[in-house]
Amino acid sequence: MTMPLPNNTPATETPSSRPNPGKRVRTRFAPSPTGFLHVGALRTALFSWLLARRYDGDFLLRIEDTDQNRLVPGALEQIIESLRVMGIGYDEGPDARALAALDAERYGTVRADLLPADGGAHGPYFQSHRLDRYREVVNGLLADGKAYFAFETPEQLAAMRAEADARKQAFVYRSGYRDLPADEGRARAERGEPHVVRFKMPQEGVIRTHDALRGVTEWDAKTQDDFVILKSDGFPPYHLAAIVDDHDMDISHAVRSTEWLSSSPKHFCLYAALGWEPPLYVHVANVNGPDGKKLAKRTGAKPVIGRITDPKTGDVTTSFLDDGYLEDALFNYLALTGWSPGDESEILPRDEIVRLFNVDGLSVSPAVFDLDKLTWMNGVYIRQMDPGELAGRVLPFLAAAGLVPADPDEATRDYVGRVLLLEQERLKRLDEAPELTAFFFGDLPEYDSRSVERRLKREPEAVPPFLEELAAVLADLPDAAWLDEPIETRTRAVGERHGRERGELTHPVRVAVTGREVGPGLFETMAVLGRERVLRRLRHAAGLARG
RNA sequence: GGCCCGUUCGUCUAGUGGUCCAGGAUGCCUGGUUCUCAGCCAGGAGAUCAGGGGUUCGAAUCCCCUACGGGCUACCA
Repeated sequence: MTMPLPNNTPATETPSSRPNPGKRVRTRFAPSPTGFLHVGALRTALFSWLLARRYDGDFLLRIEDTDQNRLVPGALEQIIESLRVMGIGYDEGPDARALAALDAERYGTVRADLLPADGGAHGPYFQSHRLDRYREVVNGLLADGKAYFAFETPEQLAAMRAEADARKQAFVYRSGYRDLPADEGRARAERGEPHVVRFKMPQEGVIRTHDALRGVTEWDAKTQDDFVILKSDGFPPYHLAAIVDDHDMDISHAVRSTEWLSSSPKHFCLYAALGWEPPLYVHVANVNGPDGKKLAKRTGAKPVIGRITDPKTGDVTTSFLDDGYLEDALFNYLALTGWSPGDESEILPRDEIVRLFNVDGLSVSPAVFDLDKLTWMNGVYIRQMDPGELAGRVLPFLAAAGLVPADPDEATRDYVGRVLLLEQERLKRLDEAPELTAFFFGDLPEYDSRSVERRLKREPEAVPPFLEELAAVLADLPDAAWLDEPIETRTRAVGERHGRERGELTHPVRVAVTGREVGPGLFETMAVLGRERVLRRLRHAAGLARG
């Protein structure tokens, strides 16, 4: 038999991305709270969201919690907050009421301010709250003779698989229960015999599926087996629940990762059996680690927020935010890996990405997560940032390093702002700020011994008097003139008297004042540092130079 | 093993039969700007478009085969 193609399949049968004409674009992200969200899944969510935004449609968040055994407390909140932090807001999804009905011990708690009061008209958005609906659908299939009760135990199935394996044959489930009279199966089930419900897949012919990026794919029905649509615990598995929900929630485009490609025959057959029109599937390629393999913890499967502790090894994976990456940069970078606007632009603000996004630009082959490029892009975003805003973002990092108090006063904030004006173009990640700006704080900087050796001690006769005279001259500079230009003029004048110019002039002063050889413009630095610090450091360095 | 998907500079990608001895970005190298670093500017190296067969006057672009990579092969998602 040949499965009908969805009506939205273009007549030419070529891959197409065009949204179904006349149909409101509704996309969804449907994670399962069995683990923490990392950038791989986040990117899938991003593409889905982008598609909805691009066509002024709706983006929904649905929680696929049909596997009650694998729930991870806390995962739900991390997922919801990751999306929020990234600005991937949902139009329909979990709300406060739904959350209240969840078992906090198994799901963890979610901050109430993260959730809307009313999740939307197509709820509930937790699959665990839709069991009645799934049973209704399964019963319909049963009544139509399109599904049947099966009574193999997991052990029996394992044995069947092992046997096929031993014969080096592919295991395709072919049940003896498929042809069991329906009422007999029902009777046994109602008697309480443990059972599952399986869907009758076609056993011969070709099953055709469609994907927006790849077009039509044909599958030999002989390779397909009758999959479970209702587990013995009364929950449906993904294959049933997702299909029912996508239909009930009026999803127009099902954006999901390629690992679902091979199960799409199941989904298409289910839709056909139910007489429903499938959404346009968009199977997006994965993001891999530098080794070309699936993103793993050590290869960059980082969360956006939250800290993931491996329960076995105790290894901690820090988040992109903790590592000093900006949401906007991550957003931009993620959008550009696996999708291209078609031209050569790279730095694209959110609204531009939304405006340009289309399914045609999505690539079919997996990408490798390039941390170097993200870091570069992060630097670009930092440089573009409003300095005041930058200061606000950097403050927590400085506080964590003990450079400023956790709750800094106005003067401190102002000072940090001026410091950042000088360091902004050198920052690639926010977490580099403490290292880069440490010398701006405290009475004396940490003096780098190599630099002291090279720039101060090498001339124990010449450097101390130079530094001391400079301190004396700068001490006389009126407060109002404590600015980079007057400082530079005086410094050069003193330097001239000591036969110093260019590097000979600035290097010792820089080491004296900052403890190191690299940094922002010397005179701007001195201006920000303030007279008191500069003088103290110059005199201290003179002492160091003498040995 | 079986089935399916994929394969353009190290990496992200542009490219949909001629304008491609393949363009951009990142990373790397060199030079310039300069008090150092960063930034910025300029330049360079880097892809026989996985390999092989076709089709065509002409192929990175279409077809076939092979190789390699990935996914799936659960009462997980």
